[in-house]
Amino acid sequence: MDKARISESEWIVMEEIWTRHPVTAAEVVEGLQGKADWKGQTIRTLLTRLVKKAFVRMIHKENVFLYEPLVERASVVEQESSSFLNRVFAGSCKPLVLHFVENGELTVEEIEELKRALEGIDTND
Amino acid sequence: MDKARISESEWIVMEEIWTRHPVTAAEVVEGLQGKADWKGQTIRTLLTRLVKKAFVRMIHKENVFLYEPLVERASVVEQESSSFLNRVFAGSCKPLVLHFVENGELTVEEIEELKRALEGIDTND
DNA sequence: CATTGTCAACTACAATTGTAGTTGACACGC
DNA sequence: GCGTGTCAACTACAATTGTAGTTGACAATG
Repeated sequence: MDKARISESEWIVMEEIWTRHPVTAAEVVEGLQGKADWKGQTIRTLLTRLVKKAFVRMIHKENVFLYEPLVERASVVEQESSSFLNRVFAGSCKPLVLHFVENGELTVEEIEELKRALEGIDTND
Repeated sequence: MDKARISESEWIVMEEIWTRHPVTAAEVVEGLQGKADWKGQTIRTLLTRLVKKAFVRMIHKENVFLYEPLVERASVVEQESSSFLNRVFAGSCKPLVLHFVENGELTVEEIEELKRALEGIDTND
């Protein structure tokens, strides 16, 4: 029954944890300089909430506390994406992709890559 | 300075307004039977909030109150999409599209359509 | 025209979110 | 061992969100 979501601010903190774990709170704070204009305490609060929501755990190693993700980024992205898809595109994937393809400022290389990806899809449905 | 967002529940109400406007509150309530398990008052509260946030207006016509969207669906989708993109895909469009292309259960026809869309992109960048 | 139903407007209230301040314990330097 | 800084834990508090209940005015009905 863990229905908790990662809020917008929490997400920014999660990114830091995903990319740099295991990290101390201080490292997260430092890593977010320039990315978010928050006081250290704010970031620590967000960390605590992420722990409470079980997206992150805190481990007491020697004399420091380290934060580590408890969920994989990919799995949360998956979940968020499908929630977004349902909310904004009413569960219909194609308009979403079309939207991003048309408005997404893709580079030529990215377009090529997408085409290749589309070629390669396993369409045994 | 209208920074207000459409919340998840409000979105469901907005969909009803976008597809059926102008509608009365009662019609929205009726239209949401089966889609959302809310009391009528809840839906009316959401309507009021959407009006307060200026996504919808209420017009007093003859003896009823009608609700009408004040924003186009496409423009809100645009905004929500780019916010989502920033949050979950760190502003990089390609991984998002790839994600949906790979996990999105597209039908063969949709894939073809996407390919055509990719062909047709104006890549004068 | 008194009754009753409907609905807009107002009120309610707990949970979540954004954004921190305060405190108390331990650690490090002198 | 005493001061000082750091940081986890706790507290704060307003805004937003989810989810309604209450009230008061107007409308249709008998």
